[in-house]
Amino acid sequence: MEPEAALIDQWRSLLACYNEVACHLERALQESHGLSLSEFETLDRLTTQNCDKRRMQDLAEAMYLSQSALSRTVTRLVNADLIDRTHCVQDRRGVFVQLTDLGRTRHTEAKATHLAVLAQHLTPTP
Amino acid sequence: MEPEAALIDQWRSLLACYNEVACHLERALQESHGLSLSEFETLDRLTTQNCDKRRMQDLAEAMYLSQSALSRTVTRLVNADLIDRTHCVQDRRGVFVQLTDLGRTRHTEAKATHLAVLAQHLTPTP
DNA sequence: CGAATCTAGATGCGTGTGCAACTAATGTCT
DNA sequence: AGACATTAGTTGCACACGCATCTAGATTCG
Repeated sequence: MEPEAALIDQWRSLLACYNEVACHLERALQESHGLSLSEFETLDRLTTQNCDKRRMQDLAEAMYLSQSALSRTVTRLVNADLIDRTHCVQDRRGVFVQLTDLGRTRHTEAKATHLAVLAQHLTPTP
Repeated sequence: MEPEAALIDQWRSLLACYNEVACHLERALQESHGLSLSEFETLDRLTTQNCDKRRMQDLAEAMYLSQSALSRTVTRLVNADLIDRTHCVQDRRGVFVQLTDLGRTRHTEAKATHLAVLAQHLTPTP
């Protein structure tokens, strides 16, 4: 019976911690940069993946989003001129996604907010 | 520059861990008991709070849901006959929420699934 | 080669969410 | 008591999400 209680405690604190941080992140990013958390995370993934693989698949894998949600997130980012979406030549089903200059700038700005919120609301690990 | 990287690492793993567990929980609870995670969490809160305080406020406080989301979650649970919603007599704005017998049964069943998923997908703390 | 199968991504649909506005009841202050 | 402010909870609205489905392009195999 002991380990069950420990599990639940762990889950509860995970839940509390995640929601605290995610909620503040969402609001701060939206208010200061007009970005949702998913949109920011997408941009963020693109800054660290510089190779030219099929992006959508890779992104979906690296993120917590369903394929359809990612597809729509990308559409929003394209409409906001933050990323480009180009078809892959070898496999024309594939889609490349790439930051625009505007996207890179926006990401850099938002990154500061992101870090500030993390510093303020993420309790440091012992 | 060091602590920033640590913060981001911490956030990334929190994100990954939360989504892994939440996603599996959501699916398992829905499939086996017809409950969303929010609904289960609401029931769960009610089993541990046996006093007769104004429930909605207390629940909202104890949970990660907005007031409106909680209100609708409660409505769903009432419609499913899992909880009762009664007006408080002293303060007729207040609302009491209480498990029905069916609700208590359903919660007990679902709790087993909940624990199983946690045991399987929550990496134990060292 | 041509048909069946599979894969990458987009889209229709239903649903849960947060925000803001609303209703109803309580509290306050003169 | 009457006007104003505050509080508890609900509801209108827009939107992001997941699931299932669909389309288009690749692959496999007779």
